[in-house]
Amino acid sequence: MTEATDRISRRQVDKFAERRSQLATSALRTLSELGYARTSLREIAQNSEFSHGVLHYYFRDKVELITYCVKQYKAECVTRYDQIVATAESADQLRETFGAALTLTCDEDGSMHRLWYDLRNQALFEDSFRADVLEIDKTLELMIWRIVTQYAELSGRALAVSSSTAYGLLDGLFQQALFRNLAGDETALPDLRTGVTQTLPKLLVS
Amino acid sequence: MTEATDRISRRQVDKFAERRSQLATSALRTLSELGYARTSLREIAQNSEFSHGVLHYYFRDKVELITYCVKQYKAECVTRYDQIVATAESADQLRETFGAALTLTCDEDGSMHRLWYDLRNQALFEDSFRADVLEIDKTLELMIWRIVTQYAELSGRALAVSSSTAYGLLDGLFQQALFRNLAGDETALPDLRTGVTQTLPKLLVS
DNA sequence: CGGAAGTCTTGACACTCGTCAAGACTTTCC
DNA sequence: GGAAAGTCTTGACGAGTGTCAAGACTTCCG
Repeated sequence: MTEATDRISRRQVDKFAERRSQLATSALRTLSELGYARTSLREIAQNSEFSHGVLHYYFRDKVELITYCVKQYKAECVTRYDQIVATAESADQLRETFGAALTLTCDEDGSMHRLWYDLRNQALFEDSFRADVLEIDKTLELMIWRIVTQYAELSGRALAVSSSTAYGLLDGLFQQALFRNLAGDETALPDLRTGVTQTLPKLLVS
Repeated sequence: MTEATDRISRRQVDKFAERRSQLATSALRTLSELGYARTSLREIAQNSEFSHGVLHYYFRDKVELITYCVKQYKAECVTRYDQIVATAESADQLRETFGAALTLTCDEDGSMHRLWYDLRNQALFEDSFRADVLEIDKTLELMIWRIVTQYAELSGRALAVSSSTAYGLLDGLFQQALFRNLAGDETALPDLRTGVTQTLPKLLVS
């Protein structure tokens, strides 16, 4: 292969990947609005600037499209949660910042979060997504673990629970707040904040 | 009032209700195996001893069928969770019994539990189920609250968290265990047990 | 320019879905 | 027994689905 064709093919690959990502972003927007069960390929295409046929030009089938979306979503998740990890100098400050950030993203990015829970639930019934969902879930658990360990370190105390327990507890609070906030319960967000504030110290040994 | 509901109201109520319940049970079985997204009325009928047309004789439309199923499921939920409330005489005994029961139902009734989370998630996208789901969720929260208050009383200590926080925390642990257990993670159930055992005391004031 | 490769649209296909009407079968009751 | 009411099946409908092939349009490069 000559140098020229190599450059060309590389450029085409880049453009190809770029469009894939673009279509996945459109798909994510549609998915977060309608949910997995009610989102069709035509609906996704209609919310993009392309026709429905192009989806099969860039993705083999629906499963590959959704899987690609989930993986792209994961990257977005990581950045969002990583912003939560503040450069706190005291345990109390970290606790407050973390609680506030969780509450904020629960409110602002609610649609994306509910999509995540929707897809994680699909993995309970469909094998296709399970591996990717497990991987994302592990990433989120590690993210929580980083915050919790930092909190413990700043507190000068040891942790009393495992990584998975800490994640399960906090994720439960978050999911509950997400649901109730979407349902119009105005106490959901304050409850999330106080819940997180109360829970973090309980993860440490007394 | 539609023609269908008019016809329905003229029927012999008891037998009619009985068959409705029977069809709902079939539907619940199918739903718990396939999930909401992939369950069709024809599939439900095929897993019962009737044809698909009968569903529209007993239910106005799909939404009414699913709603009825959810409500029937709720009753099942209550009984299952109420069995968990042991006649414990000590805090430690209650804690152990509760953890063991949660672990057991997580393993044995996994399909039904994942259906519950599936439907609760649907309520995040579809208004139709939201009211019923909220009602069931409140029932579950109260059930957890009963156990937690009993635990606090037996411990002779006051509770440090609200009802919703306690429910959110424990539900998070349970949901995580359900997911990982279904995915084949053999540490899921032991982790759930130790997680519950560790968490309960932390709900009390120190 | 002109062919080639890449990109996108259009329209069709086979299928499944929820819904419902027509009628057959069963039970009830006089 | 027989009419009436209740119950269930069958078959069809229109709409929507994922998929894909044929071709039009665009970009690239000798």
